[in-house]
Amino acid sequence: MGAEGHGDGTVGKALDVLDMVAGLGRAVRFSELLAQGVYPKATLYRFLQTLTHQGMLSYDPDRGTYSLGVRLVRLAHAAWAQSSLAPIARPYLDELAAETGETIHLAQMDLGQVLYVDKRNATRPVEMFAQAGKVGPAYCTGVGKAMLAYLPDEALARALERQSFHRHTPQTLYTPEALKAELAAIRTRGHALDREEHELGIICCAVPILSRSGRAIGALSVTSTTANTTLTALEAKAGRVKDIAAKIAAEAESWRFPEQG
Amino acid sequence: MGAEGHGDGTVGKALDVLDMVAGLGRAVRFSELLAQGVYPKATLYRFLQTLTHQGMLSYDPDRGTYSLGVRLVRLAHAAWAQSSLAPIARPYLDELAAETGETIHLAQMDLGQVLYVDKRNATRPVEMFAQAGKVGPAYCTGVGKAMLAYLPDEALARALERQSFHRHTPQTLYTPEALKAELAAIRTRGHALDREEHELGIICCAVPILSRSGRAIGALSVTSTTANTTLTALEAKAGRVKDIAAKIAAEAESWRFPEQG
DNA sequence: AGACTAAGTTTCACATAATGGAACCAAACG
DNA sequence: CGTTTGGTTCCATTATGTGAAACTTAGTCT
Repeated sequence: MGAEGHGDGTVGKALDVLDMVAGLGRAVRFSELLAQGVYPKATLYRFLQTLTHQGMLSYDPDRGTYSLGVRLVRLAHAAWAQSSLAPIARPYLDELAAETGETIHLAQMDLGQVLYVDKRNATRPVEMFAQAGKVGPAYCTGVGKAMLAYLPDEALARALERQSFHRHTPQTLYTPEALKAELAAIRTRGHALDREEHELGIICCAVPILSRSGRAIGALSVTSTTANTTLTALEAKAGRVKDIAAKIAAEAESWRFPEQG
Repeated sequence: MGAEGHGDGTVGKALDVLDMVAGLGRAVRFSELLAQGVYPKATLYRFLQTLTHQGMLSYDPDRGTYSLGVRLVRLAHAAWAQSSLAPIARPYLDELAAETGETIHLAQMDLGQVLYVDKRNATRPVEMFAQAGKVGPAYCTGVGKAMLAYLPDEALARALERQSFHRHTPQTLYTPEALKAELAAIRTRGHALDREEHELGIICCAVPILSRSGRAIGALSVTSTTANTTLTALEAKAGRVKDIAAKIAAEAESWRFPEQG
């Protein structure tokens, strides 16, 4: 994770500072940020002032540390409420969770990455990577592959370039070629499988949520562990998941321009 | 909710545009934003370009609309994970939720407003205002009052100025004086009650999470409805809630500077 | 077709706002 | 009581942002 957005103007730089704070993952001192050597003292200082004043950062005067601010959380809440899929899908996720008793994920794709938009925990919850609001890789997750498989050609090309292809587990498909073959298989099958490709012991069956024009606007998955079930058993639920994905798609489609309150 | 951050430089203005998009609460066209008359065409255009390029907005070329982007969500997720209380409190919220079967809220205070940081639904869930990530008023919610009551004097003064004092229900305390009296009562009692002051039928018992120095760093509440229980019954749980709040406080306190991964 | 309109994009002379080296201040240290 | 470390302010220089206006589509009407 090297040099960031650095490029367009003042705003880009300011956002870069936000990322630095986020990246350190805890309240940070001025000097720690300065030590990154990205911006000169005065410049960095001014950014921190502005961002704090704007509520994007919050400053703890007792400790002299900066952390991410609430305005960010408020904005993200709005983002969630507005990412058409999430509110529509909510009742369907509940339904699917109740029916299967497994972990359910709803994800969307952005810039070649997977964003987990909503989640239901299994009746017996399992610790795993995905959380609502978290961003993850596309090439080695069920939801990611399901969406990649239905991306238009040039969008797919761009997305593939952005994959880091780290070999998380022995099962990870870590070359563009292997992945492309898999995507073709997914298209004929209609659903994607994750055979412990991201985390050992975690398997899933994912289905794309397709717009009328055939673009993937999201994906839905049922996830479990090798300790609890088998891939074949999970795959048996694919039909049901597809039905629900279709319902969500239909509702999303008919929802183009909701009136404002 | 009037004119925003408008004031510090380019960054402030750009963030203002983000708020405009968030405020409309759906994917918006360029012209809609332009119609707000805040920025001239070319200026607005440039901001949208920059923000999109930075991943704070995402642009749908098919419809020509902008909506909030993933980078925002990623940042907000980091904000949540880093706002020390949330991750620490998680297991305790689970515990309290299982024990009481009622709705549990964890909130923090910011700029006189309450931010719901985490939540557990009641075994029989009830629709209500609060959601994790949502911001609400302080003067008429249990968690809000619990935190106000333990604010240092000048911080309280600043917070009070920021209250809108809308009379949501007949029980709402809608004057600073009434509220101050209530805060004194809360301090002697050690917990706050919400007697349907924000939403009719919704009652709650809230407890502040206090730092060693006595500042409120958050609040914890058990919420229910008049249909399900009485205020007295809820209040009976106050002791238990206080214990858990104390545990969270202790853990937060000992957690000052976690090493980075 | 061709004239008209609305929505979005690009240009460019101009002024404002960002820049960062250096000076300054305040604690903490020895 | 000099010195270092961490943070804040100044200010001349110049890069950056600004926004009216010109331009380009893409629709719509006759």
